[in-house]
Amino acid sequence: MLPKDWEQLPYFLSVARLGTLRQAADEMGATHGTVKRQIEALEVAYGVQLFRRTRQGLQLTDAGKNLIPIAEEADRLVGAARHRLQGLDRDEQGGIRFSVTGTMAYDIIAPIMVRFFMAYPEIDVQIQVTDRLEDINKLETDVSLRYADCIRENVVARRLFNLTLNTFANQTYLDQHLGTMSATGKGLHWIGFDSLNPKPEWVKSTDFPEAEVRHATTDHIYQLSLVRRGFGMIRTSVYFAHLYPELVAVPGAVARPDRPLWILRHTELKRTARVRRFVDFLTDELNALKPLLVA
Amino acid sequence: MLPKDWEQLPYFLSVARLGTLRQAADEMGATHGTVKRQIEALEVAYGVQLFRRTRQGLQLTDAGKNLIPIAEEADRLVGAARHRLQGLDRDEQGGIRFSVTGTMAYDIIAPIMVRFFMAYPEIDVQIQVTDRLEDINKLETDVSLRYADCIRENVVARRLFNLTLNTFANQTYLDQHLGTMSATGKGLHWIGFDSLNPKPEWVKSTDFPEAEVRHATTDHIYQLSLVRRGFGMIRTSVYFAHLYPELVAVPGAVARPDRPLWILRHTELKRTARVRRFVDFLTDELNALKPLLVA
DNA sequence: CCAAATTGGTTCATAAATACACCACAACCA
DNA sequence: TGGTTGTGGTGTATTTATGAACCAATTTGG
Repeated sequence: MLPKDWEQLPYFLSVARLGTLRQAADEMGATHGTVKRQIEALEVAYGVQLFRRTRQGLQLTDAGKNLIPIAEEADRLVGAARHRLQGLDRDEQGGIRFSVTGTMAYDIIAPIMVRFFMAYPEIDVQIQVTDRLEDINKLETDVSLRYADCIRENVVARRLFNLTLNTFANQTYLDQHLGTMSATGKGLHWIGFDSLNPKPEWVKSTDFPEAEVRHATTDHIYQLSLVRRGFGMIRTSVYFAHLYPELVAVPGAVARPDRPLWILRHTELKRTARVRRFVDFLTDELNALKPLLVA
Repeated sequence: MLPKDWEQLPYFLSVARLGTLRQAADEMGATHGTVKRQIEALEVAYGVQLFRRTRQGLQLTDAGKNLIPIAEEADRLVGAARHRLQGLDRDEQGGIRFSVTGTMAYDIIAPIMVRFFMAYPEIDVQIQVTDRLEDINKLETDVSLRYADCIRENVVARRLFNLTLNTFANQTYLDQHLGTMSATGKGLHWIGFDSLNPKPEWVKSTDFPEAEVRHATTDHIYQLSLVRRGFGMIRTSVYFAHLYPELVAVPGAVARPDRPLWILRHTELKRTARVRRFVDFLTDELNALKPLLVA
């Protein structure tokens, strides 16, 4: 049986914000007795005291303060759901909201956007750079650029082409390590995505399954920063090797096509004219870059 | 009176995942009748049909599919709250989770981390690059580096120094626009943070209040990408001018100290030894960079 | 200095949501 | 083909949560 703290969180938020049971009860459309019981239930469920009771009201404890940011974010999300499903943000006018991953934003998309804005200065494109929460952002954006095997959501997907990946490191790193490495990569270092302990699974399916995994971050640009400074190697788009001359393909690694690139937009999108213009422009520009991305 | 869809969302998620009322009821520790009523209440509240009823179970409608990602994220948050307050992640062993903004991650932190990992290869530091959701991430991280006026949360804050900002553009842009600009910036272009319509308020408090605002993104590195390509000007740390020689201070702009830099960590942190070592290292390295950051 | 208006805490009749036992129907399988 | 097991739907007894009134205590304001 799943916990039932969902129902109690808005009561918690209301009390935390307003400071007294009665004001919170007023806001929630309930009585102060009900609010009191909800707060007590939450404290019992968590096994922590969330408020100090005083004659002046309820004051957050340290544990309660910890809960605030999470509850507020959840509140924001529930509000977004409400908003979305009631179709209130449908006719929101203004610019195009365009979501793109950090991997592509800075070196691939930025110059394209410069040209787009020169060509169409009247179209206001708002860029959202984000790797995580793709699904959510898809709801808050009009167009997004993604890099994935398949698209299953409620969107119109335009498939471009498969990116080609290879394994790169900088020359200094290779000079230091190529002599002592084994064919399976022993003596080399991957830059990791997730925690290092235990050794991640993905390493086994690479060209160097026995290389050590160093460092961990989910941010691809950050990983590149490390590699360019000679801290290890990474599997990334051949485009970055073209962009950063210090990146050299690791001998023994093979360049292979990876997942395809997609331009996504909502089915229910109204502002078709300007959005279509933008999507077409983006498609053309990316196709022009294709030789560098699949090389 | 606030809406009460909180309580119903976990029922929705359960039905969406499992496909039938009875399985969902089993998971939720309720009967299928109860689940049915919760789903109906949610549909009435939103005024949208979320599921198609069939003999084989309940199938998501398009509207229902729209709700899924938001509900799942909210679910993740509520779970995180539970986890956090019950102290289950307290003794989670392993590495240090370090959160840093994109602005500083790539060019400031990355080289520091290279040196740190050379010095302490046994300490597993996991980097989280994120600008938004600072509060939440503070709960999911052990140490974070932030750039803010004041710190009000439940953390130990170590204040470093104030960053110095100035207004920069690339030389090509300045050559093209300096001749025709006015003293108040008419004829120049800021890179925007938020939507362009109506004209943002922050422009008025800059050195060029009458400059036009072009483009919009909340991502600072992306803004820099645009400026380095001659697309406008931006107010940023003098460090970036040192890093990217193509950035030139705009004549008429003044370099001023801005908000301070903070290293934050939780009060309840246990692994004091390694965390302290990391924080000290970080402090030393950033202080060494101080001449370039406050110049 | 005392009355009015706060506060959180408590109790209990009442209202609301729940579990349970059903039903009709479809799919599956021996 | 006929039982078995699954589905969603429906009414009703029972449990549960709610709201209203009241309490003690503190603060507020004339």
